[in-house]
Amino acid sequence: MDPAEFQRPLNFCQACAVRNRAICADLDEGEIDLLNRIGRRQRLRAGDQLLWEGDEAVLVANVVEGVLKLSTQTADGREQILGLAYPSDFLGRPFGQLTPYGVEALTDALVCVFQRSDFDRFAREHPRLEHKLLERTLTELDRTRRWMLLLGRMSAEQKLAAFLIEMSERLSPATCAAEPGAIDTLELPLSRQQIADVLGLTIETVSRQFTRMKAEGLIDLPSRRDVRILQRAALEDRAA
Amino acid sequence: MDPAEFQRPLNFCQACAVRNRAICADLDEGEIDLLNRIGRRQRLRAGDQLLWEGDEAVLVANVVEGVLKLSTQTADGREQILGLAYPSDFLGRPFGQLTPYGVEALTDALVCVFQRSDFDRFAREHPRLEHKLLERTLTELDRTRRWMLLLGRMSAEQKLAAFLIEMSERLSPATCAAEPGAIDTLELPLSRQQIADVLGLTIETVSRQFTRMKAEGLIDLPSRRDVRILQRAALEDRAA
DNA sequence: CGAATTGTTGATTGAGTTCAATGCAGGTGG
DNA sequence: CCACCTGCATTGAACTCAATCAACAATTCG
Repeated sequence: MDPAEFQRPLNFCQACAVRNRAICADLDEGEIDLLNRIGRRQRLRAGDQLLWEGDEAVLVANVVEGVLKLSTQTADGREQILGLAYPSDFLGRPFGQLTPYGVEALTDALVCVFQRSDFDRFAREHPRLEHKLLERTLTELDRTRRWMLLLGRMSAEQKLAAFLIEMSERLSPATCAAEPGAIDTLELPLSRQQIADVLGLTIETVSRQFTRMKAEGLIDLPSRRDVRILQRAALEDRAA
Repeated sequence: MDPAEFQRPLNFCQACAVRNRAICADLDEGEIDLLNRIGRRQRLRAGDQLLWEGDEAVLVANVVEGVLKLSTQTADGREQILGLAYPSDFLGRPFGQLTPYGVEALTDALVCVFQRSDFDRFAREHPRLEHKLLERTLTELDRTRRWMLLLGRMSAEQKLAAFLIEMSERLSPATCAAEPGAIDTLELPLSRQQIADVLGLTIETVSRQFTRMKAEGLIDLPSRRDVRILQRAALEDRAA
């Protein structure tokens, strides 16, 4: 890995792509400086593991670029992906002993990492940060609960349609936060197997649904990882 | 309803059954007094609705006694229960505009209700409360994510076994928090239909699984709402 | 007691899994 | 440059578990 990645510029927060959306958004200059001192940036390659399920929770992190997956194993070794993390999302378990799920980079990624002990202390001393983290956690809980509905009640077709819609929304110009502009051409950061693990399906079912949606003209599949949404409204209907 | 339920004793927090476990646990006397002033206790009958999905979020609450369900509807009208709330659990969506799910009492219940605006203000002025709420929300997020695994990957048998194990743990002497002592005789606060909605199954499948577990000697069913766990270890194996 | 609600049981169906074969792209080395 | 491998993805066929449809039993309630 390039050793330059580990150098610490005077204050990397200032140029941070997620500066206005992540939990550090409300901090003032002095606080940012302090936070900057206890954190470091780390670049991850697709496939790199950042946190291991069950490990002692020593790290927390903020996603700056890229997409990561949170996952856990079933007793029989299959994987269930618990969620995906996009830029400005928070990773890890503050104020807890154990990391409750594994975190792995799906694409090349850039994260802002803290020792949990440092972060916990900082958070307790800076209520504005803690408040942001609370808001984010509440939002994430809502999102996760809505996803339960998907897993518990939806058909394979509905699951994949919903997945594609969500992807197109969260993958849109990674930079912008405000406008929820969805894009129609997307490069999936997940393999078929990983999509299956997100949706609680098998790879074969995912593949068949892709094929069917393509045959029906809802989407086009220029290559394995590329999807073009041709009829968004119709796709949204299927996701109902 | 008994009007005595609405009287406000000088400080009902002092005698509160969940005083040491709920988010108010770390507050000092003065803070408790203030909180006491903005909240009120409300008794609910089984079946009463406390919050409606999609409504403006005007209330938040703490569960003191009883079991409530959080739920949402699918487009085609079926219900998915997103989670259950037990004593000391927190309900509602602080710092948010909309209530993201409905809340209904499954048993008679006692809750401690706040206007969201009052609560939000109080929370922002009292970081210790906000911290407790954050810890609780993080724990709830972890629990919810583990439940996703259940919905996404488990068979009907595994789902029901896991449900019974969890119930027996969370229903145990509602008073105690520390010791995780599970009980072997429980009165279910849910109908068959509601269990089905929690587990993402149909009522028939739930019924069949109950019958089978009874036939296999894992449990006994003295009545519709009563379950006696006869072989906990074996039941836990099924929940794997 | 009869009506209504809730739960159980049986028969059938079907969506999604499993097992198995084939296709396809990106390397690697002869 | 092409043959060959390897890992992912697609397609097909058989099977399975849970959903659905339907009848019936048990409780609850007026």
